[in-house]
Amino acid sequence: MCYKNCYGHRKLGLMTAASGRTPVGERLPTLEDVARVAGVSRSTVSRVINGIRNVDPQLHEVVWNAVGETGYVPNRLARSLVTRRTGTVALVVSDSESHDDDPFMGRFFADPYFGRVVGGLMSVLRQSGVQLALQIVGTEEGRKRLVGDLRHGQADGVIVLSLPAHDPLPGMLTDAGVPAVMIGRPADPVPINYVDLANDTGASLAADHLVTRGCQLIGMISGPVDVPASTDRISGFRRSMARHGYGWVPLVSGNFTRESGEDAMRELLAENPQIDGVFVANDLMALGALLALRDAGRRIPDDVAVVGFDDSSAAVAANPPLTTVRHPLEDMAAESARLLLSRIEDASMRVSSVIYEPTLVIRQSA
Amino acid sequence: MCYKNCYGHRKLGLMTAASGRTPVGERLPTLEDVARVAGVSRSTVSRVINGIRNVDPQLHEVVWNAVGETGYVPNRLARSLVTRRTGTVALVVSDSESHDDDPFMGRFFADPYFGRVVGGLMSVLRQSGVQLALQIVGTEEGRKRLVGDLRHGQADGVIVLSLPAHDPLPGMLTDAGVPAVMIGRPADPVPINYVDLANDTGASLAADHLVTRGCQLIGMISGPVDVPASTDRISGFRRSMARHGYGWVPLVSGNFTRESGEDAMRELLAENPQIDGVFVANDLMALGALLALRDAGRRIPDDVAVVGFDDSSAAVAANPPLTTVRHPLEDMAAESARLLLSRIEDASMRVSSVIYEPTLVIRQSA
DNA sequence: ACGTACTTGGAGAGCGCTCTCCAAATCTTG
DNA sequence: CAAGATTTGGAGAGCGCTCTCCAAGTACGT
Repeated sequence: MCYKNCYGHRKLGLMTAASGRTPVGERLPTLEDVARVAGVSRSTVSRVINGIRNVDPQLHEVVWNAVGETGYVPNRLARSLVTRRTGTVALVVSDSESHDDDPFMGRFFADPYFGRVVGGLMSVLRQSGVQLALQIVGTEEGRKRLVGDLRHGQADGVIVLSLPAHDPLPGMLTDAGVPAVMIGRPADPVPINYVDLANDTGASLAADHLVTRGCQLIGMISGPVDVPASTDRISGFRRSMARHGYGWVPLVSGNFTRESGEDAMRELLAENPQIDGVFVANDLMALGALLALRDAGRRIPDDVAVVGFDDSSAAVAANPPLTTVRHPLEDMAAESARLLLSRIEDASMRVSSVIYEPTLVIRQSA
Repeated sequence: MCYKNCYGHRKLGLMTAASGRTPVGERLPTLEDVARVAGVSRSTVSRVINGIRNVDPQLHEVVWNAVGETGYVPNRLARSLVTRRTGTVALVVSDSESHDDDPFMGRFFADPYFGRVVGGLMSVLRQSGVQLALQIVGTEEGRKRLVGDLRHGQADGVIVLSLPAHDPLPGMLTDAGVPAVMIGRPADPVPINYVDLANDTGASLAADHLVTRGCQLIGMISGPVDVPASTDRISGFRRSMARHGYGWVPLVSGNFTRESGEDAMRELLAENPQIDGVFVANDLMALGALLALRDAGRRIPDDVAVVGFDDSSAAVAANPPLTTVRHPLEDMAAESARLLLSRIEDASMRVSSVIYEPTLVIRQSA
């Protein structure tokens, strides 16, 4: 830690005395001020600002001039208090897995998954001038406060991401009547909007490819066994393999990190030395698997073929580039945002879901 | 696009009639309601809720019971309106480079840089119960609105990230007196708090290592030539190389993406076939460089040694693992958050900066 | 000319909360 | 036990905005 003694350690010529939020005595102009300058009433100014007709074009102009003159900016907080609209959508991520020094969250945010989702979300939200507020909930207490705030209109709606197995949050949100969209289906049946990938189909694609390639002993490295996205990939893979006559598939599960993929691959290799094909449930773990395989002296794809999942940027950068199942996460996130926005607009919309179809991207690892 | 016809395509048994934000007629309990139930005045309830002394312990209990009974949750919006505190910090990123279909932002969010920063920020903010609101500004108009909202207390402070060369935003923020901290120093001298890495020192480390290794012709792949983080790395590298007797360093610049690194490496290779060492200004570009070098049949590090920058997760996953300059981005982001929080607490704090020292992480690429 | 219908601007009541006053109640102390 | 010092609770004035009402003004038909 160096900060203690470096504060102010690089001096800047222009430094001025520290000033508070608002220089003393300098109050920001309010509607009232604009009204006074324009010589009309507060209501009229409000009408003009919000573009409501029924205002004499002349006054219209007078008001806008007054706005320019005073440098008036509407106070969103005050406005939200009465309109019950904040122009904010909350992105909720859960961290029940996290422990003291915050290891889980660090991992989560650094994962390309998070960035892709945020990117997709923002591509839609920014066009509507909606901002995204990041919320992390872990405890029961946290969930309660979140839902309470949400009911009060702290945010107009919420995108829910990456929940642990049987999180009560989706249910709480629907009960509270808060517009919400989940990315990835809820683990328990709950009447909530969601956008998901046909994970099972994706896994099938991988299975088909590996089998067609002529692999004889095919294993799988899965994610945690209690989250839907992961279980769907497992069941989809198993089902497809079974159809191809592979009644049994060696499986080791990791936690979606590169390290866990490496460990899992070693384990798989130790137990099944003959293995010549492996489906890894995400690219990050596949990267780890590649490392472990190389360590073990296996050539890819000649000795062992590897298929990943996600088609994240890691897939292209891998050596060899990963054959992987494309997960159109940005599109899905964008779609969730659109869905949420329309749900906010029209509260009577019925619960809906959107399922995206994955595709196989063939590169060199299989 | 499949969503048009898949809405509601998976039916859920429990679907209920869509309900608005608040079921009709069901108003959320307010302070007033709690006061009525407790048989005291609104002020007293407010005092109890906010833990102000001067309240009879008996009443204290009565009030809390009433809170429990009514299920009261304070309305943050209303509270913020009067306290001028929102419990929100804005994370501002700029996208002036972005064009129509949003390519820049997509890149930016998917970059591990963004995730690491968010992770570091949240690790501190969540402990104070502060939420992070993502804001993208591009246009002059956008900047004005942002600063306006900020002055109104839309957020208590702002973390500024990744600005293009001569963005006027830092100046606008200081002028407005909004508590702000930049991650990475401002391009123009502005009295604003910031947390930065000694980029020049980092580049020196890379230069020393490459020289010590015995490389004869050493090139550099830099980032855009107009952002401070990038120029500092260039000048630091050049300076150090000069001291070692290398008066001239072939340089090609990219834009911090893997693709651009690949292109830059090809260019460098074409112009300097003898090249046997290269410093790449970030790991993502280094990944691309590795690809290009492998394509050209060069062995790493035997034929060409490569040093990256950032020590992002990509560095470990690369083949061979990258020797790179460690950029403690999470720590820096966490520190910015702390700095901002204390600045918010104490408006009279003087402008300060914190510079972190990078270290060299030696792996196998050099 | 008058009455009716429509347009337009203003007054004012909140949204839910905090916080400053002030009065009442309680406690000191000579 | 009176007079002052101290606690404690309530009334009420906002924070800055929206939006419903209502009155005044304008246009039209008979």
